[in-house]
Amino acid sequence: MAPKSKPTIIDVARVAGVSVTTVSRVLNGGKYVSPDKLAAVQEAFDKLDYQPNLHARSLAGERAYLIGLLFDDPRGDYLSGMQRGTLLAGQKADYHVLVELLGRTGTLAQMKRLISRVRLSGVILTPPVCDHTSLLNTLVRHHIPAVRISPSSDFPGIPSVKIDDYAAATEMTRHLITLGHRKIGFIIGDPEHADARERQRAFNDALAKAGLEAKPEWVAEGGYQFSGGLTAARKILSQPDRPTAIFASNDDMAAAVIAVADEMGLRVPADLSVSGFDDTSLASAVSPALTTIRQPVEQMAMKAVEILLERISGEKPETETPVMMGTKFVRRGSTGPAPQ
Amino acid sequence: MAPKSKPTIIDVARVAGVSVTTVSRVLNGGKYVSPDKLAAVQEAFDKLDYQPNLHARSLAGERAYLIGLLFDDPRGDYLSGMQRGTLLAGQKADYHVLVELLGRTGTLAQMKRLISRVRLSGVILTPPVCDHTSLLNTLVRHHIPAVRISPSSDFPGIPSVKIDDYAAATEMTRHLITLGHRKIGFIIGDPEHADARERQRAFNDALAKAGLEAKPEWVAEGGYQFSGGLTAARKILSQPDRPTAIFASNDDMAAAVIAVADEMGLRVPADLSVSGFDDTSLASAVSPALTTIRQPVEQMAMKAVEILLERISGEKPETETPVMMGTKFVRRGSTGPAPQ
DNA sequence: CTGTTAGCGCTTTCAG
DNA sequence: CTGAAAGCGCTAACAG
Repeated sequence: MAPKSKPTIIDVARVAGVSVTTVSRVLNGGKYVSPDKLAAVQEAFDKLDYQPNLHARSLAGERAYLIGLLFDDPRGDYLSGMQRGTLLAGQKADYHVLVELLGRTGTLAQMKRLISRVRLSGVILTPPVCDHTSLLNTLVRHHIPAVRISPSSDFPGIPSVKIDDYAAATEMTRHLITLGHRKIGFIIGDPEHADARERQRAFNDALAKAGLEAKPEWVAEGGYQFSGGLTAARKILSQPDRPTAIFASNDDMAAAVIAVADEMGLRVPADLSVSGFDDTSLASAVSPALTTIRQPVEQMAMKAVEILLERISGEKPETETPVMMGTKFVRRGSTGPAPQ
Repeated sequence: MAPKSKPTIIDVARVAGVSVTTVSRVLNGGKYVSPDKLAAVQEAFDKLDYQPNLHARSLAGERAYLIGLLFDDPRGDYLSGMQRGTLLAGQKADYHVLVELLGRTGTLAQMKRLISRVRLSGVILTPPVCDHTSLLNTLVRHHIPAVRISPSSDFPGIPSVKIDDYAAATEMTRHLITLGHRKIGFIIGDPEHADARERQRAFNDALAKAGLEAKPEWVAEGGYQFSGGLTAARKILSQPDRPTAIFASNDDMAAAVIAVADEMGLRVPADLSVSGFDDTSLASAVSPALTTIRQPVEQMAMKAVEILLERISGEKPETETPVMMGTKFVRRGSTGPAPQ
C-alpha cells in the first residue's frame, strides 16, 4: 500500500511497447496513431493507473490544462454560482481551476505576475474584473484566451456570455403593471454596471409604454447591496405619495425593501409589492419569498468554459456577439394586486 | 509593448553575473548566499521583472507553490468565506490556489487523480470532505500536508481549526433564558456533523442547568437547510403548547422559522423569539434581523493556511489539538423578552 | 503512422 | 559560499 512512485509516460511506453511520442499522441487526442497501438497504450494507462503530470505538460507544451477563474471578490451566491459552473465544466473537460483574487488595486500587476508564473490555458472573467480594460489588453497581448461573464462594456476579440437584462426587466415591470400597480418605484443597482442601466431602461420604457409616469422620487440607487437598498427604500417609502410596488434591481436590495416595509408597518404584498432580480438563495429565504428573475448563473459559467475551451483548441470561428442566456420569471409571494 | 518572452532564471543569472544555482538559492530563501551576490540577484529580479515559473519549480522540486482547496460543494456564505480566507492567506505567502470539487461519490479516486496530476504543496479540507477518512489516509500516505476546517471526527496527524460550538451554543441558550423564555425549542442541524451535536448538547445542558425542561416536541431536525428548517419549524410550532423561542442551529433554518412564524401570523420577536448561528449575510437580510453567533470563517481559513504553510516548511512541532477560534454573540432584532 | 531527440525552467546533488 | 551538470515528465519538431 506504499505510494509507489507515480508511473511516468516512459513506464507507459515500456508497458505498451511503443515510444513515448506515441503515448504522448494518445494523450493528446490519439490522432495519427494506429488502432492497435492506441489500444495498447490505453491498456497500459489502465494497468498502471497512469495520470499525466500537469506541470510537465505545461512546461513542455504551451497548454497548461489549467484555467484561471478571476474574481474581484467571490462573495455571494451570484459569484459562487459562477464558480460552481466553472468547476463543473472544467472538471468535465479534465481541466483544473485556479482561482485568483484580483484586488481592486494593482490588478494589472497581479495579472502579469500570474501569467508569468503559471501557464494558464485560458481565463474566465467575472464581473467586475471582466471590464478591466488594461487587464483585457494584457490578456490579448499575451494571447491568453479569455471569456467574460456579464461584462458591462464591449471589448472586441474576447467573447462573452450574458443575459438579456432588458427583456427580463421588461417582463418584471409588466408583471407589476398587470397586477394593477400604477405607482411603481425602482431601485437601481450600481450604475457603473451596464446591467443596472439596462434594467432601469427597461423599467422606464415599460412604464412609458403603459402610459405610466416614472416619478423621480420613486427611484433611488442601492448599489446592489442590502445596506444600499435599505437607504434607497427608506427614501422612496418616506415620500408622502408613495408607490404601491417597488422593483429592486437585485434580491439583496429587494430584501432590504421588505425590511424597511416591515419597520414602517407596511404589509408585503398587501400594502406594497416588492420584486427582485437574480433569484439567489436569499430570494426564497425571505418572508414573503421574492418574486424575481432567475439568472442561470451556473449555466452561464459552464457556457463560458465551453467557449473558452473552443478558443483554446482553436476550433470555431470567433463569436463576437455575446452569447445570450435565457432568464426565467419566478413568481413568489412578494408581489400581489395593487391595493385599492 | 510586445510580450517579450518571459525572462528565465538563466537571464537573471546572466544579468546578475552569477550562476543559476545561486539565483535558485535566492529564490528559495537566500541561505548560503553572500550578501553582495544576493543583492545583485535581487536587483536583476527587479530589472527583468522576473517571476519564477510555477510549473518548472514544481517539476524540478517537490513543492508546487500550489495549495488545493477541497470542497464537496462550495455553496453558501460559509464555504465562500473559507475560500476568501484561503485565497487571502495564500496570496500573502505567494501561493496559488487550486479549487477542486470532490463529488459525493468517487471522491477518493478524484483525489488520487488530482494528486498524481498536480503537485500540491498541501491541501485545505472543508466540511464535509474533511471527514472523509480514506481520503485523509490517502493524503497521509502520500505525505501531503493538510489542515482540516471544522471537522466532525478526530484524525491523528492532521491538524484542524474549529470553533467552540458548545460554548457558543451555551451562550445563545442562556441569552434566551435570560430574556425570560421558559419554553424553548431547538432545531438540530445535520446530526452527522459533530458541530450539530455539540450545539444540541450545549442547549440541553444549559436548559437543565436552568431547571428547564427540554420537551422532545420542541425539538426537530432541519439538516442545516432552509427547507428542512421550514418543516422543523412547522412541526414545532403546530404543537398545542408551543415554545416562545426557538434556537435554530444555523441562520438558514432560523430564517425558515421566521418564514413559518410569518405564515402562522406570529410576530417575531413579540410572540416568538428566533435565534440562529453563523452570522451569514442572510442573518442581516431577513426581517427582523437574526440574533446569532458570528463564526470567524474567513479567519479560520486563514489560520488553516498558516498552519498548513508551517507544515509544508517543516517548522513547528505538530499540533495535535484543534486550534480553537473565538465566536461572537451578535444580538439583533429577532430575539426579545418572552411574552407574558 | 512512428520513433529520436532536444529542450521547457527550475532544483538539487556533488564537487570545489 | 558557489557553480556545473543531471534530471523532473512531457511535447514538439524532425526524420523516417
